[in-house]
Amino acid sequence: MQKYSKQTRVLLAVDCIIFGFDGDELKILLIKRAFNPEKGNWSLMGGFVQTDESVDQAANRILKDLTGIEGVYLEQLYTFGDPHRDPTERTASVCHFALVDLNKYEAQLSNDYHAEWFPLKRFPKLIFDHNDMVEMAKKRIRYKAAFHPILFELLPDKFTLPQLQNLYESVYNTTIDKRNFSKRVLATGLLIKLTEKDKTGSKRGAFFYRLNTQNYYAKFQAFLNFIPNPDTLRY
Amino acid sequence: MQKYSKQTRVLLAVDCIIFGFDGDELKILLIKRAFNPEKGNWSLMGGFVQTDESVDQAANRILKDLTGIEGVYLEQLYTFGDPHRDPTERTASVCHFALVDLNKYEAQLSNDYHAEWFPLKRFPKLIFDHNDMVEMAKKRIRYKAAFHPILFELLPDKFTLPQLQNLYESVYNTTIDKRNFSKRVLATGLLIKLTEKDKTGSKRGAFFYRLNTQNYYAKFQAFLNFIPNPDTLRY
DNA sequence: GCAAAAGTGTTTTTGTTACACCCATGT
DNA sequence: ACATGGGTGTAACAAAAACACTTTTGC
Repeated sequence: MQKYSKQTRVLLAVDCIIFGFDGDELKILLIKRAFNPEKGNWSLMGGFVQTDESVDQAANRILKDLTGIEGVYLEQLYTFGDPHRDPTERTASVCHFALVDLNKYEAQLSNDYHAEWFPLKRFPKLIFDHNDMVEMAKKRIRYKAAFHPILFELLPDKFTLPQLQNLYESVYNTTIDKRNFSKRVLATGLLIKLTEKDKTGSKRGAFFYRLNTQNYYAKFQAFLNFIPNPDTLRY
Repeated sequence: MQKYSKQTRVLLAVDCIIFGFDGDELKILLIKRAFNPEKGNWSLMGGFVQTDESVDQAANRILKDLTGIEGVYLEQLYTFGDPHRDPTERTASVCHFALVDLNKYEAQLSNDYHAEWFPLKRFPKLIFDHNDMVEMAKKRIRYKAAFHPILFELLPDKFTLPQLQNLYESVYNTTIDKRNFSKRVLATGLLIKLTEKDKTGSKRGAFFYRLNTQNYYAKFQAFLNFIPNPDTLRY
């Protein structure tokens, strides 16, 4: 079959913003770019979409190749298409974000992949338009997490209510009444209380919970309330 | 500067789903494709991103070139990147959706551009993955319009509350109590009541309203409630 | 004078917020 | 025994839902 003649072909890239939570603040995973231009500068995880590979597959492959991470929450965010965003050659980038349990990967990342976690509140200048991408991803997470249970993806399988509350307080840079918070999250029916306690955070210990995966998938797309006064939130 | 060698270059397209409201139901604007493959078959408005043109600019240009429509609400939806979505040659499509006042363009469209409005509930089979695009756009609109005042973009500058309610009822395929509906929308502070009445819909006539553009832009990103029981909505 | 659509208010129910004390345990 | 963080209930308030009648006017 004949081709579309006289049209510009461009490079198609995928970039991924990987979010993690260390129990205290949100972090993003960055890597030192391995090739020119901007070799050695901090960058998001990125790569080119290969022949016979979908954008989706490319995002998962790049995540795996650059960090060893796979099977995590990954969502398409936005396509950045300024003609000069990469000075080398025209490249459109389909930006994604991922949410991972940071503790699960911490060791492997710095040893095997030379990737580093940086606090979302202070991280280096990134190559090209990657800072814009992070800004957009941050807004998207805050937007989506107000109504959908995506932040659980940042926690281990077993977690405590105080841990969960810390996470929400950190993402929204606010403090939440713990009585109201536990009522709200338990009312979603997404959590199962375990008999085991986490004794690392206090003498008394806090009960572990885990996700009810049935309900989690069933209600993922519903509008659940996770934060107070969501109507005052901007994105 | 050297290029990225050994990488696949692909065509970058933009497709636009254009939504309109005829007072009774949601419609989408389709066009008969002008070139091969699939020449003569129904298609979304689409075209290739040109050299030195951003994806954003391309979306606006394509809208203008194919329909004469400009200056309307246009939002990036999703990038479709299956390697075989266009059998001719690998093409990634950055899909957008637009919301327009259908009455403003109706005549010009069929006379000058041979585009046609089809009801969202029954429209022909489209080329490539365009049906998937429409499906996703439909979900996105329902999702977004539950909390943000985007549906006003589908109405003329002057509109009545019954017209507005028809629109919401049509988008959500439901019926809404008119007393609660008017309370909800007037409580947003987005509407200004005019002295003039629309006498076409009834003998008594219904008051026209127009948007308070100040408040519209200020509150566009806030979470406003436009529909009953949004928590039961899926997207 | 009646049919057809517009407009309006109140009560009930539900959900959200504010708020303070006791508990368990390691030291 | 005390310091530290974990856990819980209730009352006040705000928001949403349910609900029915009157108004206008062209025919």
